Amino acid sequence: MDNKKLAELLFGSITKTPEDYENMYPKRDLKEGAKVTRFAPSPTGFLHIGGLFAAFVSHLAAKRSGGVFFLRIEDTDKKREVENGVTGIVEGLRNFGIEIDEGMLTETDSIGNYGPYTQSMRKEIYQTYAKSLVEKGLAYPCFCTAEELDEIRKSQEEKKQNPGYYGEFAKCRDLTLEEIEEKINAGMPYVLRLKSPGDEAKRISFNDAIKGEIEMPENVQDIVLLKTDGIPTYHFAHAIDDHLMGTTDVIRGDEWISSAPVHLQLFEILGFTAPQYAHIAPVMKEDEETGGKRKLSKRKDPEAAVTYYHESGYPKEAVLEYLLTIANSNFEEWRMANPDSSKDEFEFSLSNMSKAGALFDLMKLNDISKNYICKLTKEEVYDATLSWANAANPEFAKLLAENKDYATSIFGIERGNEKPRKDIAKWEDTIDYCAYFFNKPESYEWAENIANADAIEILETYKTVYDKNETAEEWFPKVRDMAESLGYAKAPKMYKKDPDSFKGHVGDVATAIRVAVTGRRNSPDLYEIIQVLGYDEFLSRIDAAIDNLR
RNA sequence: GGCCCGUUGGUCAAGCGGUUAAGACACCGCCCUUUCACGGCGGUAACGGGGGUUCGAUUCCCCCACGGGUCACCA
Repeated sequence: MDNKKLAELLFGSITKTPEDYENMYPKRDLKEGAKVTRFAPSPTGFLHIGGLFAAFVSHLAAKRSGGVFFLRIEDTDKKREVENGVTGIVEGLRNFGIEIDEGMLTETDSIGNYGPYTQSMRKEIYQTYAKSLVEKGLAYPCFCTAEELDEIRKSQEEKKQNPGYYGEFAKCRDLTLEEIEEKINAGMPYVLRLKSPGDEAKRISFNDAIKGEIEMPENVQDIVLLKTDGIPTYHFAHAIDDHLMGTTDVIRGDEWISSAPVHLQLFEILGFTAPQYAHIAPVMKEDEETGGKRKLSKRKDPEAAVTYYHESGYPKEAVLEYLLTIANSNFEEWRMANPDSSKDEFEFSLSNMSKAGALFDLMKLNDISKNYICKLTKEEVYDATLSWANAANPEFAKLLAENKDYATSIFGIERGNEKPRKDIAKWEDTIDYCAYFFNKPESYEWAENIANADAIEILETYKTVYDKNETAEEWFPKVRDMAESLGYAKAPKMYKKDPDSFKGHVGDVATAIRVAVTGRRNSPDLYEIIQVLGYDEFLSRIDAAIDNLR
């Protein structure tokens, strides 16, 4: 077989050589040890939390080493493609603060010198390398139809042989040049297959940055390199792209481990040095049906999509910190020791990553998020809430925008104390948090142990006792005195000791006022709430509450 | 089924031959307290099973079980 001739027959229009591309994409000028990583999703428009996790980890690894992080779009499967699919990915990353050094910026624009960063635009590159493989006798055209392949597989299954296109089953391996020419002239479609030099009996091993040493049988499958339409499969594109783009560390989901032998073989026969692989475990979810774990599913779990976090209003810092705790569990410890440091100062390491998939824990995310939000200033909370609401809840956004000072002072309640409240885990929570400030209570959670008549008495009296000029320090003692004068214990402990001598205790009195003002039995500091509400509003709420009690 | 990977409390997880087997979230109790939250203190709760190796195994080896992944002209 004249491989040269076959190569010309198959790729006559290709004039460049691999060397041309090697020259077009020179090595990056980076310092020793700098990592080049990438995120390479399909343009489905959907960014999975697992994808964000992988991108985040890759980004971190690159940044920590003073390297480069880029975004490549793997659009080699036209069936999966979605209109404007790149935008969803790019926005998803941007919303969580993951900035790229190179790669796709929008559907069509990109930055960087190692492009194109969209695989559909690199067809000629792949074909050039494919041609060189044919020339070396390492690839050949295969005319088998889907039906034929199916038959092969079925018979293999019956005979309990390993399924696939390899060795003796690779019918098209031994086609003569004449036969090939004939089929091509007859217009038969074909794919280009790897002529795998692998040996079933041999094993290869590689060191995964996360999983450690992995040993597997060599690849013997004549996998498809170029599909019928001339577009490469993932495997082939991965080898070419990551070589040309200078990726040093391929960080990807561990569902790829099983094809690592294929990839290693490809790098080998192409004469490329293989990247360092790091296979990360998927983000899991508890499955109610089976009680087990399963991957977070795009269809079943709303929290699988990163848009969920953005739309609920989780601050990106909180999501990232949560992801960091999953990635490197010692981050939590570090965070406790360095409560005010930026998470970027944490020394992330790939080898500290868990080998097994972590269950996604919304509770933990909430906790991290609350801790983050409780440290913000009221202005920061206002700004973040507003920008969240602008996209997610225009009505609420309008309310906030029109009442900036008022809203800001609401967020300022008990903020900045040494023990700040942790009411807000996500900006969505602010709607309820603010609710009674913008609207008078529609209903009241009156306490059962205080009769309406007594509550009225408390409120009527309090109206006359409250002084709009009193300080926080003066405020509560006055409530206490009033409680006593109305027959309530000054302190809960007094009441507990001798319940028969009192109508209740000062807590009951405060609760009555609280419910009158907010409608709820639970709220932040009452004094501050009344301050924010203003004296007139306070009075009118007391009156409305009295009406409600009557 | 073959080939890989994994398995410490409800969850995330330290541990890397000798520990009272950390810590965080969640849960429960107590304290603080005008409610709620916060905070403080305390508590329940774990090495999948069986064989080895060893003076000694959560840790090393083997087998099994379970869970996950993969076996496409999808990534």
